[in-house]
Amino acid sequence: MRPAAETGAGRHDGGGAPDAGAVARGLPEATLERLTVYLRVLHVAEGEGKVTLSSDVLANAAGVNSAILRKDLSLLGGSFGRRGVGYDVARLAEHLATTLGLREQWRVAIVGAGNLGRALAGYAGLRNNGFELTAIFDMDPDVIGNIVNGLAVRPAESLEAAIESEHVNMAVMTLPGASAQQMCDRLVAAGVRNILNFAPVVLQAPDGVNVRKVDMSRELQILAYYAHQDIGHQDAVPAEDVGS
Amino acid sequence: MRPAAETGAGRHDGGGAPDAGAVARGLPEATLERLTVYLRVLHVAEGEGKVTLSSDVLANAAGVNSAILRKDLSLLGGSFGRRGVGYDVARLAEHLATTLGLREQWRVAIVGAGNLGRALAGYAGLRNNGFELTAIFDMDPDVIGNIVNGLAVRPAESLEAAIESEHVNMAVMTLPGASAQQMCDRLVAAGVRNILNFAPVVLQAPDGVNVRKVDMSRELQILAYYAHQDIGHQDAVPAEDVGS
DNA sequence: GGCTGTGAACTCCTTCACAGCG
DNA sequence: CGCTGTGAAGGAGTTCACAGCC
Repeated sequence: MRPAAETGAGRHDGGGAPDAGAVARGLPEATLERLTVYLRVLHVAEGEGKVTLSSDVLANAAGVNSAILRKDLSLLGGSFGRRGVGYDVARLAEHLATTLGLREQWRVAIVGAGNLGRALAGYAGLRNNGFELTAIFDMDPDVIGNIVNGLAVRPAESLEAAIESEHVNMAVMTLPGASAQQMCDRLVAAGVRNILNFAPVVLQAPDGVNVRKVDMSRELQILAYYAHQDIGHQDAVPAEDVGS
Repeated sequence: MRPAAETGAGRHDGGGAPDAGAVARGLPEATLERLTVYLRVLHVAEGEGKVTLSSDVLANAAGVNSAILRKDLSLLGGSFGRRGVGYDVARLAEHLATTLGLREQWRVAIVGAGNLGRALAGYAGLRNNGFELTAIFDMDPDVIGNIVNGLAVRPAESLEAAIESEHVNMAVMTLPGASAQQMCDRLVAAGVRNILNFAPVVLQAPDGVNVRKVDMSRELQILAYYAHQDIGHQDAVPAEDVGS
């Protein structure tokens, strides 16, 4: 009855036997977020010619403690470090990339060629690591046909056809909240099962569709919360609670 | 010794007395993220003329279950619902906004007037709820002086002076990874303690500085992970685990 | 001795289930 | 009766601490 609604929906967990070498399946969200950071750090280290890295160094660069780094890697299965030495940078990077599914081919469409859509189209993260930007859509006749990052903006009407012909399997939604749900429905109907939503709405999508959300407002508001707290009790807390 | 490095750093927790009516302090991250969603849903409901909402309806619209909605609200302190009726939309929205610190005045600077910076400058989330965009900076002479959303882009050299004169207390970093850490250091030195980072690097910031990160690459990669998993065992899992 | 890999303890978050008010 | 508010149970994720290999 209840649709998936946002945040890493779809297939995880599984609840299978808590068996021996549990293979890289159903990794916790928190671990996944960190894996992406490790991968980035490893790429930088690779570029600097580093061959091995200790968990301490890697963890520091990633902004986490080394215990959790080691635990995260242990969840992946196999052994990727040498005791007394550290991790082989290239090997670990390759394994992380494979685990994350970056050795698949991800054909991405951007839905909404406004400022944000155009900005993201130029973003390097969309042109590396298995991701390829293959189509951009918009509803505005003034925008359709414009060239964005080498791609002509297509009319929203052609969404279904283009998804099929371009084998799009991932969508980034950068459109106004008002049209987001409707476009999401069309994407899903057209077979797209992976959606990254930048529109400020909670998308309802059927089970089996992975939806994630990026939300600047949310981040600003959380920042405001912490900042507000800081103001409330400048510096050291006076040990007593303030009441109202 | 270890700096704060990303993600809701700064002052939370406190560890104070686990006393009675624990006032809206040190709310868990997960709760904060949901509060921002509730607030958005409430605003929509308000616009539709709704006066009260049950936890069930609100939770559904927010994409969570009602138990956690009620638990979240209970963490805020006071009672905001009427049993048998539901929540007063306006009153709850106001309380959430206050709790999140949105009744403070947040003066935001965007650092980096590239595509992304300009796109965010026009984003409504930066012009509501206590946030006010007050300055935009860039290093590129060709960009400096351009008008973005009614503001002239200022040279990066004037960062410190402008932060002081404009009373900037929050920064959004939309610049290349290569210059992000250095700019972050300058922001911190200039007294900014709240930073939202869009650059693809792990920022190191001293304790007491709140840093949050938005990362499209991360989201795409996590999406790829789930999608990859889905491919591995199409549709329903056959109840037995597949091994390799 | 250095550093990984991991059980076990711990802490935090979520879900359950129901008491209690309207 | 309906729906909130919350203690208690349960499940997840993190940290500790150390055994085990290099």
